[in-house]
Amino acid sequence: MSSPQRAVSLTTPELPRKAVLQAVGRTIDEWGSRNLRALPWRDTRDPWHILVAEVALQQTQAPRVAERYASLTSALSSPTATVELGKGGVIALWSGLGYNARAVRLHAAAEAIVERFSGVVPSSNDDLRSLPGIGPYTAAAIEAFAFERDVAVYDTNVARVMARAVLGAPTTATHGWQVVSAMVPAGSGWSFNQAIIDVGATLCTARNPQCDACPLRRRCAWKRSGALIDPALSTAGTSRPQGRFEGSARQARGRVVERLRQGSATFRQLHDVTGWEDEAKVRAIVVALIDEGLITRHAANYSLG
DNA sequence: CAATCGTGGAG
DNA sequence: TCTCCAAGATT
Repeated sequence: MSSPQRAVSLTTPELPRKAVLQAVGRTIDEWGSRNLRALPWRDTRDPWHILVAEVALQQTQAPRVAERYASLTSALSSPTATVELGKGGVIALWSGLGYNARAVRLHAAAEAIVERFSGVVPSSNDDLRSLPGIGPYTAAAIEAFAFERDVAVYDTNVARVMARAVLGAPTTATHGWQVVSAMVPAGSGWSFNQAIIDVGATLCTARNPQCDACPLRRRCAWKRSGALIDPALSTAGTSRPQGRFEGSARQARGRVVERLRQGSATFRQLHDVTGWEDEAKVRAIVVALIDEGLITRHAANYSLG
């Protein structure tokens, strides 16, 4: 007799009602129609230029990438041009952006596109994910922003909006993505995703959120609950706590690569720029940089690529 | 899965 | 000055 009503699983949190999510989605989209930031990659649908921008945007603030967008897309005008510039050229171009492995992967992605996709950026999620340096976020971003598909992007900004305004509780990347996926207004994937990212980046910020100006202030779950603790503190696995930078391997690696952007150098010169005493430790990071394809050695000289 | 991977601006 | 963290991906 006991007919199973509905399967409630502890590992599969329920989604808020679809109608509610759709209403929130339209509210965000409408706000975006009047408040989107003027960012250069929003004026194109060139899949390669958007791919370049999205890779540069990984863990790097939009205003910093915006300053570099023109020079990046000029030097990396197409997958073919990127391949021809060479890996070292792309790494050199990446100066100041951080996370130099992204330059290596961007060059590799260009090669893959030329070799496997005839130089045309693929549009399916699986094909995009098969490219070096293109993960869950970036693949969805290219689908939505270059091909205007109604998919949801899920980055640190969206994660905050989900945890705070929509759910009012900490969540996981998987669940948060399911929730936002149900919010995308049909036919408005491009504008909705741009809008929700901007809500997170300009209003629902990590620190000191501007709730008074938020289009969701009326229905914000966090605000309505009156909770003092921020639901977005340890949420979504989109942004992880970072170790101390001063004196770290990351700092020394960055100095080595930056030095090589000026031209080739000897080990002694690389050792000097690290500011480290222990030569063995410097040798270790140089070996690692070679293994990772960031630098090469010709006889006694090191260079990019 | 937790650690690793740069650099710079904001508070 | 110092801490936090930013349109994540990879191993």
